[in-house]
Amino acid sequence: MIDIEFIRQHPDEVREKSAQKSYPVDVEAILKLDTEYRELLGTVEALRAKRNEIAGRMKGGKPSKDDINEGKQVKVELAEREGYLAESETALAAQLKKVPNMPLAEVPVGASEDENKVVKTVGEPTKFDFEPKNHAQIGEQNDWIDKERATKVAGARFTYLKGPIVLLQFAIMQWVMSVLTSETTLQKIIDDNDLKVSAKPFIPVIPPAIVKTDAYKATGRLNEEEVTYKLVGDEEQWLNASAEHTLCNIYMGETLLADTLPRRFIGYSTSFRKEAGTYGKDMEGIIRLHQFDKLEMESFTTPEDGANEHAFMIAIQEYLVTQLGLPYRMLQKCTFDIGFPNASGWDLEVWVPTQNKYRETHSADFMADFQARGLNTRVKSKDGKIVFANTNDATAFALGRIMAFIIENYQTADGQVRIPEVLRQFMGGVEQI
RNA sequence: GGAGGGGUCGCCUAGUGGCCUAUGGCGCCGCCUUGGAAAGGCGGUUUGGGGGCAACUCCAUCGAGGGUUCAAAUCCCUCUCCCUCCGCCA
Repeated sequence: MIDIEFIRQHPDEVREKSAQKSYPVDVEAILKLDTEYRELLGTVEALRAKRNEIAGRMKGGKPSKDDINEGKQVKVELAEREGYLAESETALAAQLKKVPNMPLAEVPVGASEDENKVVKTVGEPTKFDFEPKNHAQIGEQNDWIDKERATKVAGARFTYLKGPIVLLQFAIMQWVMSVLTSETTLQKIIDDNDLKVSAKPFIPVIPPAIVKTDAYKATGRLNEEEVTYKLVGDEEQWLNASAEHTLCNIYMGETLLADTLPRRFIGYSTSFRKEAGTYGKDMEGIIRLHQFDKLEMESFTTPEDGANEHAFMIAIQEYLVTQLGLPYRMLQKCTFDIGFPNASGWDLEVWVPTQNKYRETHSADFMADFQARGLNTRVKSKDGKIVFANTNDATAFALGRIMAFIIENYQTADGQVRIPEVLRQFMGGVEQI
């Protein structure tokens, strides 16, 4: 959520930047509601003061009939005004929720994803001296990916992953955990990228896979139509669509002491998505499924450290993809594409030989204090000042998707797959599957 | 699933309708005292919001939300979390 005070101070900026993000906002209507709300609040508070005064008069001694009658009158009037106040507050809150986060100044202005800025391209598209197969073909012929039987059992867009590909997934998970929990490795990434952040390690987390409605709504990520599965027969619980959705709200309603920050988590969760509106897209293989496993970074910082933390997460993503030896490019997303709660967003795309293009594998989202305001996650500094925290989240790996692209880039002429160097120690030294 | 007991301002705690603008202790901050400290003394110490240039002032806040009442930490209802016991269980 955005700060109403910010809208009062910068109405033009809010109007302009919201439009740039393709979430047009009626700023005048909000300010009018805000004025009305504060007027009503004044009335209600005056009545409450009167109620308190009358009750105060009756302390100790015997209540007088006049006082009781006056109190009754106030009670009736107060009930009526409080009703109006509640309506006004609801209306204002509903409008405020429609205001997106303001993009940082450096975010390119753009009206479609075509205007995302390619920051750099690293490595050459993988070359083969044979006709490469796509990961679905390789997966099927090696019996690593069984979609037909999964469809029979669970429905479309589910798979059985079997054999070496499962060991590969666990190897990636082990490797990522080893990187993110190592202060030495993190310090190296920080030094190599000239960043100004602490090297405090990430804490591995297995979060709940189910989220209550309140906690989900507070993240701003609940999307019933297109993404989030509701549990059958239960109005109040949803299936997690990303570890982020159960990590960003971990400190909901809490105030953290500044000297305990940053708090960094690397979460592992099976994630569930409806994928509505994607019919026909990416139907082959394991690029887009209703269920997939994901490693997700989440971090809570002070407002001062938020933007640096964002840069750090992007650097970690780049490190991970580089270590896997995959060709990639890095995008700074434009105002249209960064998403409603974002102040900034970067993507990393990996080369996919059989599609002859780069495909998104990573995104890094910086929310500034927007998400924390909705979650009421705050930071208390040494001098006692309390402000909203800054939050960052970023993909470590969507495991299905990265394995698909490892398979495609590392395939051999005889339909096998070489294992990237860094993963071998986590696969018992196996070099090829 | 069943039966009980709890949740009070960082921590512990008093508080069964008006004397609660919530008690006391610990911790923390400031001042006094001291060469400096300790001890002691005095004062302060939840959070959010409204009004005001400000001093200040008002409102809300005793797990959350409703209700009863002129008046609720206190009584009633719903929810939630924690603890103890029973049952079931990977």
